[in-house]
Amino acid sequence: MELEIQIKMNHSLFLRDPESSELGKNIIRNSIEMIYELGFEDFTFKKLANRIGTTEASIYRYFENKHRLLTYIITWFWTWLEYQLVFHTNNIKDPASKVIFIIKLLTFQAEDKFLMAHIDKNILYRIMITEGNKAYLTKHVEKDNQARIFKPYKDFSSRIADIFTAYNPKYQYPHSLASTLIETAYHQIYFKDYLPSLTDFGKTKDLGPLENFLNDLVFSALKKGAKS
Amino acid sequence: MELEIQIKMNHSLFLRDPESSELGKNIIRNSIEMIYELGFEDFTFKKLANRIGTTEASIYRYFENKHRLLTYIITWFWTWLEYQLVFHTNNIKDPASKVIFIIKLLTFQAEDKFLMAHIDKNILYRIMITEGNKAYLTKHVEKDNQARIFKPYKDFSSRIADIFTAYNPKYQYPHSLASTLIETAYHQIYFKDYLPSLTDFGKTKDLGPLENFLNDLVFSALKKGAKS
DNA sequence: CCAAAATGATAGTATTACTATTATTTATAG
DNA sequence: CTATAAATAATAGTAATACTATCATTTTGG
Repeated sequence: MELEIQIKMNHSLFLRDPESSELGKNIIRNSIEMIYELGFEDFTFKKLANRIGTTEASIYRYFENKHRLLTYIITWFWTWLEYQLVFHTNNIKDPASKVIFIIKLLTFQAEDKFLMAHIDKNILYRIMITEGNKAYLTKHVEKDNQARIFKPYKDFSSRIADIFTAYNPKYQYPHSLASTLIETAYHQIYFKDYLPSLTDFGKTKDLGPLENFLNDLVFSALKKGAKS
Repeated sequence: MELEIQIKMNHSLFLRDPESSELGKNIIRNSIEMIYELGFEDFTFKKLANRIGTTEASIYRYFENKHRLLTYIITWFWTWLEYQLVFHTNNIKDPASKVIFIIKLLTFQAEDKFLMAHIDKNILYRIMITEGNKAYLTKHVEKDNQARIFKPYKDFSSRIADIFTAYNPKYQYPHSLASTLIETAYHQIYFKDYLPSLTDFGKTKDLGPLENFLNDLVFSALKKGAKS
């Protein structure tokens, strides 16, 4: 059974809600594909407009600029991650099992219970890996943060931190460990694929070693905290 | 005693060596300041040319485009990090002490033995934190990698991995742990400053807790590997 | 079916990211 | 010290980007 969901997005991310029209959904679907194909730097509203048979002006009615659109996409993914986390760990009691699931989720090996007809999550996941950091590595982080744009990331990260705390209430850095785990998962996949000598995984498709590495990293950190 | 050094840069990073002229050094010094002030996205060769009283065309004789210039700067920093690492750990025998030094180095708390008259390393360090990832998060990573542009990063990371292996020869993921440590240090500082709820450090200037977190993370990972 | 909203068509601007050409200045070799 | 080469400055120009504005046409929802 799969659930059709609609993720509620922060209104300061868009000018007109892209979920509210066919054109809007086209913008999202095709921008995901084009950002994946061209990379964020070479992606433009003009190219997107040509592809979906509309005009730049029409796209600008939905999004202020291409960075906002990227942030919309990335934020959507963060929110989806949190949904997945909540849904899948709801019936798990053991915090350790929850942690193991989180790592499956971050390495995109968790079963997806949610449908979004116009979004290809595999491609979205690749965008997350390559472009995710660009959502917040800007001169306007603080302004964006005040507009609560990064709330989904913080919520997701904070839920992970809570699970770490449940596992070991004495561990001192649950929030930092959570954000480190998220960032590390994506970075290590990127490195594995493009700069493999920065990892111990070779250029293999198998995500097992990465999963292992992350499990070791997190559990050893959490256990050490327990002893001290 | 401080050593005046000249870092040898990969020739595919530039068209004309910026170290070879006053204008070149001006380009480097001022681009570092401007990227820090404006952020990489808003930084342009035109603005830089105006600032140093030259023309765009002259800057284009040194660098193909602004991304190459960023990569030059980031690469310089990676190389400098490796110099520092080698120099400072040369007379240390104990791998554990070396690891502790690495974390000091990554959190910019190590004493700097090397001088570079035209480079402000404090500002450079801030660029590293905010813009560092952008050097390789592009569609042309693979091409750049083939041109050996990321060699300094790999060398630095690999040296750290070797120290991890010296500490515990049985640890399975020294390279991934090394790149994770580097990336995590910068990310956590960024989060501390701009998205503090993603960390456990508050918005404090004190880097002690971060250092602690990183020490815990690395040593617990390395120790766990030893037992299993 | 009518009014309002959304979109399309078109045009236009400032800036960016370059390339090209020629004049002038600076460095260097004989 | 001068001739020559190399580097830089001055200027101009192009294609693309990142927008904004206007008005006609289509769609939609009460």
